[in-house]
Amino acid sequence: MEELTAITTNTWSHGYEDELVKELLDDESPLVIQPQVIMDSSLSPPSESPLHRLMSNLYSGPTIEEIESALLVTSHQNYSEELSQASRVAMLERGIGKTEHKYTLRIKSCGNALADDGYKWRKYGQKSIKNNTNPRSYYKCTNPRCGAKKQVERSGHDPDTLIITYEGLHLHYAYPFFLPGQQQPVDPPAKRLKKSTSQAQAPAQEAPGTQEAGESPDNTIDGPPPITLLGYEYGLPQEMIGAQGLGLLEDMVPLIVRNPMMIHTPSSYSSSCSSPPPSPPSLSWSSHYSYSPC
DNA sequence: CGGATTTGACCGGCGC
DNA sequence: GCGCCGGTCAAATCCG
Repeated sequence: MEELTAITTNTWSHGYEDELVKELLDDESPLVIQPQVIMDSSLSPPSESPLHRLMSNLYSGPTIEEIESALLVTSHQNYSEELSQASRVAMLERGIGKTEHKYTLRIKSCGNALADDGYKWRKYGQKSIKNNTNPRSYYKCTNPRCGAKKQVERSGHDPDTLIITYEGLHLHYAYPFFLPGQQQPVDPPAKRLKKSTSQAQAPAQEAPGTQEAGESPDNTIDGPPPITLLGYEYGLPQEMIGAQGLGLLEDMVPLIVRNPMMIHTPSSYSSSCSSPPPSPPSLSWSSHYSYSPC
């Protein structure tokens, strides 16, 4: 298993993306938490949500508050520079990093645990990075309509720590949930259809140094399965669960922002559907929860 | 044989 | 202007 020691986010050029990110980090959002937890969270006050407890139990890293704080720090230009600096330092010390328009995760992995985030990635490059003995691998989301990318490298200081930098959220697996009418009987998204075979194709190539580490972008199920599971667990309408893999973040976000209730109203049709994106890419706590302890 | 990965070349940004 | 560095491209290679 891995220990997610830190998650960070940072400014996106679009306000609505910030909103989305914050939503993803919202403990009320069932995005990545386990079903029963989600159920509970919907009934509990935010401050004492199960997610908070869960997080505190599982994480040694930053708290939700800290992450949200980081968001604020990085999102608002008018934020006190001094405070920003202080906060950044604090964040960095706790494993939270910042890079423009990117989200960085530091994952403590042990053994050959996997750090998959539930999405299908295609490796398109690998580079040796200065001051780091380990190469950095570059991945793109295999969904042709999705521009999400991520970089994976092993920390030079701590070989057990993987640094995964996401650039751009891709919620194409969640997209269908916003469009009740858009039913897609076929389980998987286009890419998945293609790769259904390679699905078992285990450990995708990772950077030489990082592969054993287990951060293998390809080796786990893609978005759909998680969605389906979550969907069922959440009691989502079958048709909603069936529809998968259509939209992209850029398609989704405006929708979300324009209609916040879609997310915040647990009882509402839309909300229950919007909430469970398979495994929020960049903010995928699920990658943590998914694996058994080592 | 098709798709995914590897790897060196290429390109742009940045600092000196 | 030049060199370094990081990110991307694309041909070669690998693999199921």
